[in-house]
Amino acid sequence: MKDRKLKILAAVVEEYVRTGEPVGSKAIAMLPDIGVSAATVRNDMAMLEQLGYLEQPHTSAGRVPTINGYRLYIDKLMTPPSLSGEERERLDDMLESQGPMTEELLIQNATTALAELTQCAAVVSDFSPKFSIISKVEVIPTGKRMYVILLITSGGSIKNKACRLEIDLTTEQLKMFSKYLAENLEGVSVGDLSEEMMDRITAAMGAYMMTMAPLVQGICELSRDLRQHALMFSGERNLFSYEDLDKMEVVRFIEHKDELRELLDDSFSGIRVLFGESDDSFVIGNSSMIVSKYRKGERNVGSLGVIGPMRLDYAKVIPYLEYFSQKITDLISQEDEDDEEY
Amino acid sequence: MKDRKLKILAAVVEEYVRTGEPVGSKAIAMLPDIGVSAATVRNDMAMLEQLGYLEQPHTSAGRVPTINGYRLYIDKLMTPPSLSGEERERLDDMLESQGPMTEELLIQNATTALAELTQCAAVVSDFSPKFSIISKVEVIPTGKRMYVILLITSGGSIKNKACRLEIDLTTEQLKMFSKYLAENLEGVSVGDLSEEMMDRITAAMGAYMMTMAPLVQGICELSRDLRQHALMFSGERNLFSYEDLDKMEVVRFIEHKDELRELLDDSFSGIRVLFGESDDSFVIGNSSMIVSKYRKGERNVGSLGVIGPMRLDYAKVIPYLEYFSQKITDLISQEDEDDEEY
DNA sequence: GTTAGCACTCTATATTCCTGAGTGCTAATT
DNA sequence: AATTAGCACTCAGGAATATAGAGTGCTAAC
Repeated sequence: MKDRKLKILAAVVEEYVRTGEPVGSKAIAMLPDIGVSAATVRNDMAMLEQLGYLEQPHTSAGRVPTINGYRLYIDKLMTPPSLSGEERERLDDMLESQGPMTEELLIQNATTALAELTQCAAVVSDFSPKFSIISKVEVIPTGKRMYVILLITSGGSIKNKACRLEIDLTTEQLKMFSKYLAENLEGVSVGDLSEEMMDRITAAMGAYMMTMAPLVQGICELSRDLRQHALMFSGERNLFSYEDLDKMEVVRFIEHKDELRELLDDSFSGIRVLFGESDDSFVIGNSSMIVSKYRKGERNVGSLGVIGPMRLDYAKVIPYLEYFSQKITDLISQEDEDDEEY
Repeated sequence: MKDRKLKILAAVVEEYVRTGEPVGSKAIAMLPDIGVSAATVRNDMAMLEQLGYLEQPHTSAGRVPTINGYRLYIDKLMTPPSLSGEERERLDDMLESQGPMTEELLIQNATTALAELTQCAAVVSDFSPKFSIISKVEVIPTGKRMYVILLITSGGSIKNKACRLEIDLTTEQLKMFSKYLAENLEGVSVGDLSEEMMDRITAAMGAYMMTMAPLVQGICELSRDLRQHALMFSGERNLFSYEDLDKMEVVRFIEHKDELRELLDDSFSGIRVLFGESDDSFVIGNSSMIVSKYRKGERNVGSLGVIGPMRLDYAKVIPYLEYFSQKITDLISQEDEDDEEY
């Protein structure tokens, strides 16, 4: 396609993103680096409309990009600015928090920062805990027949759960059980904790099987929690300030976390942009979602996404998203190496 | 004031709550237990308007209750149904959850249930942890120079925090420190954990002061977390379905948690109803908030509230709120006694 | 291939008109 | 004195109409 037409398409997208109004031939012709008359622009626009990249809300209005128009713009036309040094520093600052940094915290910070930066909602589906390693299991008596199970992973997450037993354990029994757990679970990947493993542990309890059952059950639940993809949101409220998003649809969408999780958990790598209404399960009209993966070593372990109006400054947002994904990848992969070295 | 006028006021409130439309004299006259003509109702309504209990959106519209109208209705006129046995059972079911019940969980369940039942937002400001007792403090080594502090209260909450030290502790040191903590902190009320107490602990460390500092610091932070009023929300989304609430105001209000906390944390006992706009700090127009306290023993330890449109079925909602507050009071006070007995 | 000119289209806004629900008042009734 | 029927009056809100202006497509000239 002719170069000028593409330039005009890009200009329409950018102008529409900027103003929110359908953009007319005159506005485009006046832009500095177009250099042709409004009439010429009009001809090109008519052509672009035929090709399905633009559309008119009504006959006598300006043009608005179609989903295909946005897609072409994002894939081929836009020129995302590369982040300056200062900007990287600013972003790095936003990721940091005081105290020891766990993976969970890191990811939480990233979503908050993304939501803040883009004035959109940010979402993350994290299943990295599944690939972390159990570094410590403890059973701690806390009261009559009450015990707390403590489970710590290489990623730095600490989970606990209270259990009530039928009878109190002797110090002896507790020590044995702890030792057994330590030997059998520490060093094991969370993803490898299976039902059968638990069954084996239960079986190994022998005569104490019934007594210990709630504890084993508790460990089961903790590990299930860890294996489950955590879905975290930030900045949902930002979505309510966009006039062109339907509030009810937004609310409904945020509620159906399962659908969202499915959307995020595919095997696609790199940046992907979904548009509301085009895709079955992403149902907020006039909205779009940009998704990027982060990895742990070579493996995809989570998705980071930004949800906003379709009328979004993709050229600005995408670099942020890329930077954060890369940063998370670097940090959690590095943590991994630390652990191996340890 | 004449009995019939009050009856008419109540009818107007109920009819307006039901329909959302300003209610006219005819609609009231047609109600079964009124038994006077529309003209009479009109006269009474004019009187009620003069007294400030009703108002007209415009000359030729029906009447709408004013804030004073609602207030009078709530204080004197409405007849809240007492909950049936089945209903109590149903509510009790909603409060329960599997696994050991902590105070936190109980309160969380109550807000969720309230939001669900009333189709409003429910909020709770809980400072009961402040009055619970530390039942266990543990320091657990989890890796090179990494330690986890575990803090368990009589209320059943379990808090933990990871700390990194400058150097590793010997088993000896760890044991000593643990013992010291157990002796000095276990049995102490969370509210009594003061800065000076922490200073004393730090001082007692003697030569190890510097080494242990992060751990003491960590305990400090954990106890600060416990002392802080926790604010929990549920069902915010429900507010978005009410046409007469301004979405932006709702979002802004939900964000300013501090204001909300202040509103909830007064010393008032019993049920209180606030109206948007009348009160400075509760700023959602056309909305109201019903607040009730729950106690631990004789002491107020939290507020449970429902936020909804001013046009709310108070007679239905208030009994729910009362029931839950009482139930929470019963349960957490009882836990307390259990502990003392233990 | 590009551009100026022009008739045409169509939304958004303002203006007017109309209807009907609801009122307040007065006079009659109980 | 309280209640009620009757009636003129008010006013929001919807329908109908007029107006303005932004933007288009097309044609003819460059």
